[in-house]
Amino acid sequence: MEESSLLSIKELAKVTGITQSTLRYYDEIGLLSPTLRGDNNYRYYHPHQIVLLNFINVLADMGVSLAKIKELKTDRTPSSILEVLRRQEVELNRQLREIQGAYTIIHTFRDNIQTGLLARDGEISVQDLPELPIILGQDNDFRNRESWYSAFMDFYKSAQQYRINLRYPIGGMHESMNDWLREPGWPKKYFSMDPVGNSVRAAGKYLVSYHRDYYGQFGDIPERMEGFARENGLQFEGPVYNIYLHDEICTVDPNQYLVQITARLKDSKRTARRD
Amino acid sequence: MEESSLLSIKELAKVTGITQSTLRYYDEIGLLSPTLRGDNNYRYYHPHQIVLLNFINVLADMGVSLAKIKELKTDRTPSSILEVLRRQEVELNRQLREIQGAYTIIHTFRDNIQTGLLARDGEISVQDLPELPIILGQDNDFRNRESWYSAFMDFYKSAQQYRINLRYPIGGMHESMNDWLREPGWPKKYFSMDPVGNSVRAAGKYLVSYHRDYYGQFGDIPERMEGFARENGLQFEGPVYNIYLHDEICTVDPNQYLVQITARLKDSKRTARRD
DNA sequence: TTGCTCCTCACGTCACGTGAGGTGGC
DNA sequence: TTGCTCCTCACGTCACGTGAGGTGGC
Repeated sequence: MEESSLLSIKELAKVTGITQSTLRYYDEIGLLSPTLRGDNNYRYYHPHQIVLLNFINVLADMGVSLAKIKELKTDRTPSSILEVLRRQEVELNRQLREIQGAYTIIHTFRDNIQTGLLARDGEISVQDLPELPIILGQDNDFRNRESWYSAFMDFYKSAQQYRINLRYPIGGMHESMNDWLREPGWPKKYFSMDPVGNSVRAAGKYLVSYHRDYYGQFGDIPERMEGFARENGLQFEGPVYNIYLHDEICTVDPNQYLVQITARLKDSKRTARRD
Repeated sequence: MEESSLLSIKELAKVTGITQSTLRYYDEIGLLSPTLRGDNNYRYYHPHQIVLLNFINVLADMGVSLAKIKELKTDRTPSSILEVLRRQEVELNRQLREIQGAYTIIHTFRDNIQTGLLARDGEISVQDLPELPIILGQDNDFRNRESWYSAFMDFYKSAQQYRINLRYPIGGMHESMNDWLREPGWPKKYFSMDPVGNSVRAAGKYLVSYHRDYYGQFGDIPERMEGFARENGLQFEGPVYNIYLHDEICTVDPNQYLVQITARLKDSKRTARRD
């Protein structure tokens, strides 16, 4: 084989898309060395090495370490490579699920923030909400009330046990409007907005309101919601869910957090129709 | 806020799954610093930082650099974060496609190697093959015949132009059995086994054979295939495809590469039925 | 005194990228 | 002489991990 049919480092780099720097590094660590060194000490590669380099690249891109690839290469056999590819298929499936998970997390946050951007502070309205899957935590322990953080922390700590994904936005649930009015800062349970959901915020009519304030602070919203219900002949029935659409993640000023309050309403018309 | 409701570095590490070392690093680069340093110089974190840390982790896991996250955090607003999340959704879609691409590449290699493991060297048989999508390169230039590498290299070089994915296994096509018999080492075209496929190896009856040798060497397989056809009243019609099931990727000894030859047969019965 | 948690500082790691300074053939 | 490709060597980078040696309260 004459040098004329070999590739210079530049040609190999161009044809495979691997940089010259990376090729020199691969040579240095003994992962892929040129078949020949010219009189001028230039590296010359055999065209077959394109195939090998492309395969190395496939594995490297998937996150296999160069040490592992090198080890694999030294005593490769069809069955050893087959075994690696089998494992990599499993690994790719894992990565796929991870990315899909990241996607739903991102999407949930995006949805929340966007809803917050469209909301008017202090607005109160009746809305027909679709079912929202959530994962409910355990009942909060209210005995130690020196700080609400203890309950919040308990939720985070127990979450690991119950495999609750804490990367989703977190919300608070009160069992009834009366409970929320009595102790607005003390939710009965916290929940994660994980779409896997062991529970749901049921579909139906809700009195929805938005308020900009620090955690657990609701200003005059409670009275105003009650007033709105009285004036419009609405009755509360079922839980109240609070979701911080804008929190420390997208807001610097702690007094500008935006909470969405959704209080379940008795849906007289619909139950009437159904009965 | 008393220290009692703050978290030690150990507690924060446990609740978020981030190592203490990483938390100290985040403090060092100013990405996430504790709200308080104790008299003993211990780091104490506010429970809210769990939320922020989890969000940082979501972005970091997706490949956003810590510098970018820090920059993002310093002047975060709902709309700036929204914009980032929008871009990240696009990025995740890209990653998803990439992983799916890697999956089909891995799968194609695995299929080839496995087929090779089940094949018996020198075996000749008639097989009904399903359609196989491929991407065909241009006609090889046979004028410069001092080395077949030049044609091989031309394929690789032109591939970039035509956006042929070279990470898939590569095969060679001859236009007819006669062409292959005349010049077995000089395929008319090379092809990539990319399932996207601008072409196909058509479904139908093929005379299939396996041979273990160096590239372009076929031993007595050509005569034996002809003999087999003669004895069994078979007629060749259409192209011959050669695929190296075992090549340098999984074989150290270059004389042990395993080629699969698939030569299209005239399918008299089927055409008779169809006419 | 022993255990435990925490601290800082320095150095290592992985897979390269980026010059700086030099060569060698047209 | 100028341009071009290639070389080696040293150092930087990113996001940490890993000790080593020390503190401070029960």
